[in-house]
Amino acid sequence: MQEFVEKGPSGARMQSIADSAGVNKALIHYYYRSKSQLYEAVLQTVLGGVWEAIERDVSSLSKQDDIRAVIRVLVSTYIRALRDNPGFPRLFLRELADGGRAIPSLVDNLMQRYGALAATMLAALKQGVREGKLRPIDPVHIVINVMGMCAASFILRPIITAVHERVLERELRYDDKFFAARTTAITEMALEGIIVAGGH
Amino acid sequence: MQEFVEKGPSGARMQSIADSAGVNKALIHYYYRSKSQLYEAVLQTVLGGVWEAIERDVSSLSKQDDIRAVIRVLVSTYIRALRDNPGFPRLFLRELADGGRAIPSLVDNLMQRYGALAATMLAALKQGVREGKLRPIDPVHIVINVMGMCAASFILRPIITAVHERVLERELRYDDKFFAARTTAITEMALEGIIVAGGH
DNA sequence: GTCTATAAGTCGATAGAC
DNA sequence: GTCTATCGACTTATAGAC
Repeated sequence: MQEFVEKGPSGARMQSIADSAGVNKALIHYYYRSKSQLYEAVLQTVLGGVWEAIERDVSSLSKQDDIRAVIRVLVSTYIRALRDNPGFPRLFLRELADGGRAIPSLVDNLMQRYGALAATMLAALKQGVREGKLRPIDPVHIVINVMGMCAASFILRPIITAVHERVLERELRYDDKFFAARTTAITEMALEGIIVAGGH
Repeated sequence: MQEFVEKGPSGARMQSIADSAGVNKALIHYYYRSKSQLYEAVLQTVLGGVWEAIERDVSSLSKQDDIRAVIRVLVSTYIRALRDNPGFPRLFLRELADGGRAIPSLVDNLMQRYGALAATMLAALKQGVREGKLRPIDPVHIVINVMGMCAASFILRPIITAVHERVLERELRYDDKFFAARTTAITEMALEGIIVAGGH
């Protein structure tokens, strides 16, 4: 996993993987047949970890929850899932850069499980807008914005740390405190952007 | 550029580049010496395009502008710069996935030009919080959130289109209208998240 | 400057001994 | 199942003719 995370599918070397694992190349081929199949196995393992983390948290949501509860759970779930699977962001980043061919089936999988929940949320959003409690913002943009803010915490890490060091002249530690602050900051910005002031 | 965008530095093939260019490999080596130097040249060209687009817009900002104007300009600038340089997102994504070694020097360059402006903005934010006009949110999170929302428009494209198709059952067009809507949605969410309601 | 041909090296994969 | 040794395909890079 480490080799694929750092070098990518085409940059990774079977010899390097074998060395790290303390075996030789032939043994890896004996078990995985080819490099691409080994990569698939790595991808499935990491994806499974993230998936499990999301499942555990999101399953606590129900159709009765209001938009506040939903956003709160989604943000904290996403941040925690990425934090607990450190290989995932870079692996997924490369998949996106490679064209994102793995995405459609992933989304299908997600929709199968949470499609009904998503439809309910969508209806609730529209209802909220009609009643003047929510801002008339296209739900598509809510999704993109929330995912973007969450993903940025990990994807933009090199930029964030570099800027932080130069502007504030101290190191930024990627610890639990930072992630808790990110979760709060994202949740608040999302909620303030969605809910009309005073419409609690 | 196209080859490096699609396959990455290690996946790109000199033969494929030569074929697309209508010349042979030897000629490319004659001009660029090696594949990595060709890649550097590509990176510099694309980066230069983005840089120029940002310079042009951001230079219109002055220290007198309030937070609303600043956010508005930054968001529209960033969205436009990425839209007008379609190769950049995937190229930059790979750089981030590869560890982001090019980032620090980039940030240094940015700070040299806009460090003073950034410091002024930072002071204005703190002042706004003291006066109760702005929410007490750490400026670091404002930056991460805004960059994340902007970048998401491009980076998460495969996810966005897949979700859009399945939930709304129609295609999402990546046209000027979409980018205009993204700019508005990001600006509004950012401003509502920063500015205390009624504190216009 | 631009080409053909090939050198030099790398890497995934496998044959075959144990 | 696990190893050593090696094959064979592919790729960057260059030598050398024009």
